[in-house]
Amino acid sequence: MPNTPQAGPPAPGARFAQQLKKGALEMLVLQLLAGRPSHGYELIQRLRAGSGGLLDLKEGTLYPILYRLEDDGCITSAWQDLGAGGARRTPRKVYTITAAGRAVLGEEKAAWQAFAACVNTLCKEDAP
Amino acid sequence: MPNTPQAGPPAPGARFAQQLKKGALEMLVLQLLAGRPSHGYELIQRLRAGSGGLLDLKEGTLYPILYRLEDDGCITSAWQDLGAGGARRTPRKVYTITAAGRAVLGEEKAAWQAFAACVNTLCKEDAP
DNA sequence: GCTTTATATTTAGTTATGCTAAGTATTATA
DNA sequence: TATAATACTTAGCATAACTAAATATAAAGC
Repeated sequence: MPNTPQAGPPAPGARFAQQLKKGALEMLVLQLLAGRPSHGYELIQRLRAGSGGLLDLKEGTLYPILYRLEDDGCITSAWQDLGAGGARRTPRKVYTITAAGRAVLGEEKAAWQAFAACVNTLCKEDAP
Repeated sequence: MPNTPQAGPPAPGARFAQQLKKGALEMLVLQLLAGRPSHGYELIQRLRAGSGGLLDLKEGTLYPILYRLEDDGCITSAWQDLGAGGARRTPRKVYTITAAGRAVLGEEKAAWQAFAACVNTLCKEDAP
């Protein structure tokens, strides 16, 4: 296996962008599901498309978020009915936001806005 | 020791706000030091005041960030000269941002703005 | 029929980073 | 000489995103 791309630590910029996601991803998944129910794979595509490629989640990132949200009662899941004679597809689990999930989403959006406003303020003003 | 306040897991809202900080704190510390050099304890106060209390770091949170930034060459540190006959204080280490640190800060601010814009867009539009 | 590709879910193990909590040390004040 | 305020250090934990691989079905090409 010649020329294996050197693993090493990620570039500073990449590591920073990665850390920024923490916490916000959960809110964004809830936000997408508030629009309409989706299965996991579709959520990855919607997130990638809706963010201009900035949020390109791997399965190993998204599914644990979904399981956590389901454990917390924020979403429910159901295996999609594949129908009897219709066009068959690989089985997929469809996630739907609950009333509790919508409440949590509201809180998280408020917290996000407060946090973002705070960061933007600190980034603009001169050394207080 | 009666009535020890039950530790338990933090409230959902608290956990969310906590996670949001990840990654952004490093940028904010650099931003404060870009304004003027400070020692650790002062940075905690500046952050708390500048954020309206939202960012209330413990020493155990800030100092590891400073050590990391120094290891990366983004800041330098020097024990403050306490002077010979002046008003004596407890020894303090003053941190100063480097040219490399200013460059990193610029990248991180750009990454933050891109990320925040992306999140805000996703939070507004209807299910794409 | 067999292989490849795209779709789709699951899970094991690693890493990064903020947290709690405690310890060390100096100076000023009572 | 206690006590509090200041100031830095460090050990160990929790969370959450990451890498990477395993599993499985259906469609398309040969």
